[in-house]
Amino acid sequence: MNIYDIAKLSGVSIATVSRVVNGSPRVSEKTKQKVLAVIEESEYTPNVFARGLGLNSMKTIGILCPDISDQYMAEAVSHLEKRMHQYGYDCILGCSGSRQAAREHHTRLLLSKRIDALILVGSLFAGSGKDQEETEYLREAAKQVPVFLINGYVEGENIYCSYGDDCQGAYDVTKALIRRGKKRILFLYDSQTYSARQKLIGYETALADAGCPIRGELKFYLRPLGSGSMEESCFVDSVPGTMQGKIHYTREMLLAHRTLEFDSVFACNDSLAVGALKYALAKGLSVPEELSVAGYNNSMMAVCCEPELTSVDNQVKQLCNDAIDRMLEVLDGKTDVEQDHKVPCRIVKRCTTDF
Amino acid sequence: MNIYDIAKLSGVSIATVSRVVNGSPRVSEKTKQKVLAVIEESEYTPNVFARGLGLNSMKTIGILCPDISDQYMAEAVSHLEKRMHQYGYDCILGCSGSRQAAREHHTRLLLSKRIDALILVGSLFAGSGKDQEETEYLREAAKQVPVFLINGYVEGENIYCSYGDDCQGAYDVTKALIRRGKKRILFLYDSQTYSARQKLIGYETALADAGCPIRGELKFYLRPLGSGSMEESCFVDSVPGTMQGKIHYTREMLLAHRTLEFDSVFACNDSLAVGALKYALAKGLSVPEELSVAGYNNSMMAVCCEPELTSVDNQVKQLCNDAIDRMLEVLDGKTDVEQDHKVPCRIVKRCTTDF
DNA sequence: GTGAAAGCGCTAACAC
DNA sequence: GTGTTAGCGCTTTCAC
Repeated sequence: MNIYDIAKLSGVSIATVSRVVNGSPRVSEKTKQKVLAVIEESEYTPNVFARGLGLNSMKTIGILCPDISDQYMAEAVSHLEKRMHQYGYDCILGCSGSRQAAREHHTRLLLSKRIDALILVGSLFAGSGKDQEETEYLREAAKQVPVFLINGYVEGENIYCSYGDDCQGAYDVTKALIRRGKKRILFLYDSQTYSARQKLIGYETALADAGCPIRGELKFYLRPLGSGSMEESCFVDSVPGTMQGKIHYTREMLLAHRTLEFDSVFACNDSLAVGALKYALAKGLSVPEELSVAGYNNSMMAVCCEPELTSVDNQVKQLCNDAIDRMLEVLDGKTDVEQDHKVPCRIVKRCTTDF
Repeated sequence: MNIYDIAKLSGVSIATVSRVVNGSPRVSEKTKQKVLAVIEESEYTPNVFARGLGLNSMKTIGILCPDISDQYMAEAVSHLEKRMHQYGYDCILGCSGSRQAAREHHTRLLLSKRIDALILVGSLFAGSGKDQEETEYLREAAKQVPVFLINGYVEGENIYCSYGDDCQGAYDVTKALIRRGKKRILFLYDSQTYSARQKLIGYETALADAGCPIRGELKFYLRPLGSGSMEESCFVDSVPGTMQGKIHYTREMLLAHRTLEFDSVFACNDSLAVGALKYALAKGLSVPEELSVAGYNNSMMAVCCEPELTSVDNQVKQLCNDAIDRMLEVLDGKTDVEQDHKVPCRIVKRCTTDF
């Protein structure tokens, strides 16, 4: 069943059928009804490939993330898909893992599918910050379609960024811990993404502002599980139980560093924070009295654990909305769309801290 | 840059370029190299729409799930995407929510994108079991493309199912609880999916086999949060903190039923189980002595909570692999591909039970 | 081994 | 308001 069949059956030309299908006003009500009836009864569906060929667009956007099984990204993608669907767009999903080469490869592949825009979820896409070169592929991609970053910042034409103010979030938490008399705040992280760097800056600034020393040994980097190379900077290759493993791994690593002293933990994500909680349990430390813990992302984990976890919510949903709003403008041909968009974080206080 | 440009630049016809691009053997090594060089240097990418139009396929598969922000489905989708990508397929993701109408709508839309196959993740797609009518749209869809169900069972031509043996999983857990002297095992569920029904059957069978009475009041249905209608049979519309809310909601509902007596809980998913754990904490019940708890899905939540949760792992990854293996066969034109595939579950014992 | 040409099914510019 | 027709960029027969 193609447009010719419908035209024949309705006794009109293909142009008229096309007009009806696309809701053009230049069709008489009568012919419209007739054509619609034929379409209905013959269950005709326009061929999207042919349409795509003509319009050079299939109304699809590409969504790329390192790992959809990560709670944070899943939530973002969930939200993005739902809203894009409302606007009649379909989403091609790519999970690129954490390696630079794979990111570039996936990006190229998505572009070759002639997507109308590209959304990148996760701070990882903004590079490790060591090298401008790392994000060159994004500027390259942006020459073809508008690129939107969720929770990351990259400068470039046709690149639009939405990110939480993780620096401020980390600052506020650290400040609060200091105010409650904490002297040795452990900064716990497992990746060197844009977001992690912002958190570190916030942490260090808060210490400096309070006149506290910044101690190198309190910046505790947990090499991701199962990662041989530096490239592998996240827990993304879903080895069975990886996420589960991460929690216990964190506990074990903290236990292993017997000489390391700290009275509180600021963790860059909730699984690290839960790991710290498990550590406290193993050591018999009371939380929050002997060990205060704060996490990041305000995920489900924050309420699963016991005591429940204070966590910074970086408002993914709003980041997604901001990105989409601007995307619609860009796709609509608007110029002067704001490229850079920062959203304040929100600290969700629970029982693992006493501030 | 299109195939004509490349042809001109290489001094050959478009047919030859096409052959080179598609790796046809009927090209001399010399011309091949020449064309390849031109393609490389001009950064030519074949237009997928035109190709799709000719071949009536763009090598994409549709993946539909009720909610990608659900850990279980996210893991499935993650795995599906990774493997399909290896085989050169792209994935269009749809999140349909839990309403029947939305499921049908999303399915139709995906089909209209001329996907090569459709994968449905989640037991919800197998219907509530009340009505054959509910799954009619799947049989309809299967007339166009092969349909694959992950964790659900629907009969029909061109429909292929992979599902865990949730009946056996529930049976085993219940049996183990009985063996440890538990007399009143609460069956906690929040949806009436295929999977939930299987679990209920397993639960009841185990009781019957042990000569224990099946008590209606111990089958505890938790109406999903924010759901007005029966249609809304899952926690899928991501209201802020829905998943988080589910845990506390479970605790509150259990606390509210003051007269209900039970010494153990078998929960149909981990968040319900964690809710039961929170209930035990609120009541001052020791786990597992005074209250044994077992969950389902062996998610990250199972190790976040304290004590850590015994949970049934229904092996999503294997379900996905089985589905993909068969999909590749079907797409390859093979006939007599096994339609029905059941995978045994695995009980992961942790601290919330003493068996 | 290579080229010419006929589709694939649609959109849109142009004529009436 | 409706029809005619020229692309869109590719694959694939069919000649040579």
